[in-house]
Amino acid sequence: MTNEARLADVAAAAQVSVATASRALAGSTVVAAATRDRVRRAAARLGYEPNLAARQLVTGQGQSIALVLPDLANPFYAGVAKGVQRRVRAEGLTAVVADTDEDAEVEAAVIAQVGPVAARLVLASPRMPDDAVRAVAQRARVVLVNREVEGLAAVTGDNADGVRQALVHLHALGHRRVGYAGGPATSWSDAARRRGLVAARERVEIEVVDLGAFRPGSAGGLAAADLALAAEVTAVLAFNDQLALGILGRLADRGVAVPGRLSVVGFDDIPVARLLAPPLTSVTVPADELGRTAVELLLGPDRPEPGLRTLPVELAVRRSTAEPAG
Amino acid sequence: MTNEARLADVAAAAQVSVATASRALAGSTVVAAATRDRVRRAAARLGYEPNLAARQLVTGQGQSIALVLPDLANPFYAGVAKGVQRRVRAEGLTAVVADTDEDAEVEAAVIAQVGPVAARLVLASPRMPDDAVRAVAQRARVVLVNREVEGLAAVTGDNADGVRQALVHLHALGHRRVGYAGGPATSWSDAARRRGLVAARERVEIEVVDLGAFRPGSAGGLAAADLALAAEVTAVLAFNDQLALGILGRLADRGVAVPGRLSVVGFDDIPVARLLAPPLTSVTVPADELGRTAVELLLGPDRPEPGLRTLPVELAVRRSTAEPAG
DNA sequence: TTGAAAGCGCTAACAC
DNA sequence: GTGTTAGCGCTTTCAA
Repeated sequence: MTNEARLADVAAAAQVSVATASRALAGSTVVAAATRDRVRRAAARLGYEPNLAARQLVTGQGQSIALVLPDLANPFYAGVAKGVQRRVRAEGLTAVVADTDEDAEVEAAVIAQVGPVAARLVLASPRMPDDAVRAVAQRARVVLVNREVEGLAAVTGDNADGVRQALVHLHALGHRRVGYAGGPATSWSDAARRRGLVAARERVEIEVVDLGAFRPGSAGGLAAADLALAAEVTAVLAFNDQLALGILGRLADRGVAVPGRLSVVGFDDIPVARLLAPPLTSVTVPADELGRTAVELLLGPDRPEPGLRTLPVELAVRRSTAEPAG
Repeated sequence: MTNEARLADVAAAAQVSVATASRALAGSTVVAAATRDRVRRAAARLGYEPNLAARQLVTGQGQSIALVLPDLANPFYAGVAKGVQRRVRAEGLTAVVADTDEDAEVEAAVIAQVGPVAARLVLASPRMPDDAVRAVAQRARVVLVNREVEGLAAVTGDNADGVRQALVHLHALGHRRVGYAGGPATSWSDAARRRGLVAARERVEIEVVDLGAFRPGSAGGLAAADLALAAEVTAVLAFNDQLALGILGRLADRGVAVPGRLSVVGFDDIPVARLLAPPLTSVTVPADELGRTAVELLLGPDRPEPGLRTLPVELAVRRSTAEPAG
C-alpha cells in the first residue's frame, strides 16, 4: 500500500547519484535533459513518492496548503473549502483547514500555528488589519479570498457586477426603490458591494435605500426586514443569503407576502437558497471556484502575482422576486 | 515569531542529554520525576516547540489528525468539521480535511493520500465496506462518526432516542399516522433511525408509514412530499434536515399548509432549520461535539477503546409541527 | 553537468 | 536512570 521506493532507489535505477536525482525531479535546469528524463521515467516506474517529512525537515517549509476561514458553518465558506480541498488533493498534497470563528485574534493564533506545517496559505475574508496580513505574507505564500490587500494576490467574485445584475433585474420588474441590507461594517465584501451599488445607480434608474449594517442570520434579518417595511421599498437586496434567510423568516412571521408585497434578493447563492419557499433569487458566487483559483495561484514556483482576480457571478432568478404590487 | 529553540537547547538548559530530554517530554516513565520536571520547565521557559517534521521523519507517523467526510456542503458535516478542527487546534496540532463527495472510491483514495501525513483519522459516515474500514484501522488510529464497525471506536448521536422523541412529540400533538422519509439505503444513520422507529412504536401508539428512501435535497424532497400527501399521513419525519427542506419547499409549491395540513420534523437541526418559514422542528444532533469527542478518543496514547459512544440528542420544537387538522 | 557528503531535528537502540 | 550514537529521506553546498 504505502510505497517503499526511496530517492536512492530511483537514483540507482537511473544510474545517477541521489543529488542528480533530486535535481532532476525538482526540475532544476542545470541537469541535462536526457538525464532528467531518465530519472523521471525511473521514478514513475518505481512509483516513487517523495517523503514530505524529509523534505520539510531540510527545507524548513511545510508542504501542505492551509485554508484559514471565518466560519465553516457558513455554506459559502464551506463551498470555498470544498474547492480548495479538491484542488489541493489533485496535486497530491493535503489541505489543513482552520476555522477562526470570525475572531481576529484567533485568526492570528491559527496562522502562527499552521505556519510550521504549511508555507502556502489561503486566507478567506481575514479579519486582521492589512499590516498583519502583509506580515504573514512575508514568511509564507498567501492568496486572499474576498479581501484585497495592496501588494498581495487575491480572488473574489465580481461584487460590483453582482449588485448591478440584481438592480437591473429588479428594475426590469418595475422596482424603483429598493433597500440594501448591509453586512458587518468591517467586511471587505460589504464595502465592495456598496461601491457596486453606487456605480450601478448611474446606469440603472433606481433608488437604493441603505437599511444599515446587520449580522447575518435571524437576528439581523429580523431588524432588516422591519426596517425594509418601514422604508417603503418594494424590494430588498441582502448582503448575503444568510441575512436574506433571516429577512424571509421575519417577513413570513409578519405575514408579509414574498414576492407579493416585497421582493427579496440574496447574494452568494448558497445551496439552501433554492430549497426555500419561495426559492430565493440570489447572485451566484462560484465559491468552490474561488477556492480552486486561490490554490492554483499558490501552486506556481514563485510567489503569486499580486493583484485582484475577479470571477464572474451570475444572477439566479427564482421566485422571491416579482413585479411590485400595484 | 517562529521559535528557534531546539531539543538540544532544552537539554542543555536542563543539563541532560537530548535523549533524556526527549524521553522527559514524551512522558516516558523511565525518567526520574525530578529530571522530568526540570526538563519540562526548561522547555516551557525556552518556548520550545517540537519540530514535527523531524519527529515524523524518524517515527514514520504523521502528527496531523485527518478528517474524512462525505460532503462539507452538508451543514451537519460542516459542524462536525468545526468540532474536530477546534479540538485539534487546542492540542497544538493541525487538522487535515478531505471531502469525498460521497464516493466510496474517492474515499479510499483520499485515505491513502492522507496516510503519510496523519496517523489518526476521524472517518465521518464512511461509504466503504466494513472490511476496508478495518484495513485502514490496521495502519492508523481510527474513530468513526455515524457508523459502526465491529471492533472499532465510534461516536454517534442517539438516533433511536431522537426518533423516539420526535414520535412522542407528534403523538402528544394528536398525530396517529406519520410518514418516515428515509435517507439513502446505504446509510448507517438511516438504518439506525429506522431501528429506532420500530422500537419506539412499541411504546408510542402511532402508525409509521415508510415513504421510501430519498436523496436529501430538493429532488428527494419533491418525491417524499408527494408520497406523504398520497399516504394520508398527518405528519412526516424526515431522515435529515436537507430532505426536510426539500419536502417543505415542495409542500409550499403545492400550496399545502405547514403545519396546518401536514406537520414536518427534521433530523440534525442544521443552523438554517430555525431560519425557515415556518422554522423547522428538528432533532438537534450535537455535530461539533461528535467531532470533538472523536478527536478526544484519538488523543490518548493508545488505540481508542472499541465501542459506540452515543451522544444525547434533543428535539427542538418549532413551528413546523402542530396538531393535525380536525 | 554530476557526485560526495554534510546535515535538517528528532527518536530509539544500545550501552553504561 | 541517563548518555552516546546511528540513522529517518531529503536538499544543498562544495568540488570535480
